[in-house]
Amino acid sequence: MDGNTDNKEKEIKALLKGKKIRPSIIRVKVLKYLLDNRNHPTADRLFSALENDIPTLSRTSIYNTLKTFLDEGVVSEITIEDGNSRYDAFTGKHGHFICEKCGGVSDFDVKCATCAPESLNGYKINQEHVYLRGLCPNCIKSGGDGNEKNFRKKRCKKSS
Amino acid sequence: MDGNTDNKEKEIKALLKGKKIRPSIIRVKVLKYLLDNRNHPTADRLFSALENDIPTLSRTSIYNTLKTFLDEGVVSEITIEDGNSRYDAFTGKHGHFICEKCGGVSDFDVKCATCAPESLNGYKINQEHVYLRGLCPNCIKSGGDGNEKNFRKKRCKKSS
DNA sequence: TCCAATTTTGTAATAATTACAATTTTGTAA
DNA sequence: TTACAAAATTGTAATTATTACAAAATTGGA
Repeated sequence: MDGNTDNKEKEIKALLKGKKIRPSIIRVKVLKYLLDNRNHPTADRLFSALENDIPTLSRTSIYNTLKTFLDEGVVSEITIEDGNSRYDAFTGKHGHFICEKCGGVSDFDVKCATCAPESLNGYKINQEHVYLRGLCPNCIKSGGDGNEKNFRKKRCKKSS
Repeated sequence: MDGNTDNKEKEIKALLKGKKIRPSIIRVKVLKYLLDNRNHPTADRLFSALENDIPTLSRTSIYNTLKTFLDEGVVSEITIEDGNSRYDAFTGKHGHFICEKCGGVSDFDVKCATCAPESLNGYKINQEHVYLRGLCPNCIKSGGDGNEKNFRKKRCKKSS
């Protein structure tokens, strides 16, 4: 544990306290993972990533933590793929791309400040999500013609 | 069955044939429902809507039909809410708004032609989805202050 | 009519998420 | 420190949307 790590943990704790969330070990580690690894993990991936570090960890705790974070706006939920919610702790405006072949999700900068038109002015908008689906450069190279019709989400079997 | 209905069915059959999909009764009725009711139904809602009309209908057939339609681009899947895919047969560009209180989904016209930036030019984009979350005018009127923190998707218990 | 291909159906399996009660941990006041 | 209430964590069981699969029914063409 070097000084940098120490500093980062302090920042994370401060961030949580600012949102009136008690910075328990699990919460700090989940948020740290999300900030260190911008890979939009599912709940299960978070569990797998942290279970070595926190031997008594349960999946329910991951779900509880994420629910707390969602309620307080610490993270946002990415539903680009049905049946596999992913989580993102980065608050700057950005969109999400999913490759229909490899399933990888990446960020991109959206061109427009907002897509919401004036016609929605009776509404209160809390969140805006832009999702793109397609093929990433790697998968294009490795043979996809870009017209695969049979891509469907595959439920990700739990890894452990 | 008036002449209009007849005409519409003929159009739907032609549309399916154009996509090399045999226009079975179930397929025609599912697509007709989606075109007549722009309410972004879930698979289960489609089943409920059609089971009286097609007494032997099974949920699997709804899923099969939707998969066929998705593969051929007849419908698109809306994943604005995790765990409840919705389906849309309208192909014109539009976004989807979900009310965090009543769960209703509605269309809106997106302001921008595309949100994808030039930085994605090594990618092949097949679909673009814009999702907004918030409160609809009705729910604002009926008391929401617009800051409800505890909205979470509720799995929709099957209706029958 | 007959047959092969396609569609439909019912049942069982899968897997993400939630409900809930029991246990553990934490913060604080005495 | 000790005691206690509140909060957090855990494990198990339940829920539910979706998929897998094989059997049955239907369809279209020879």
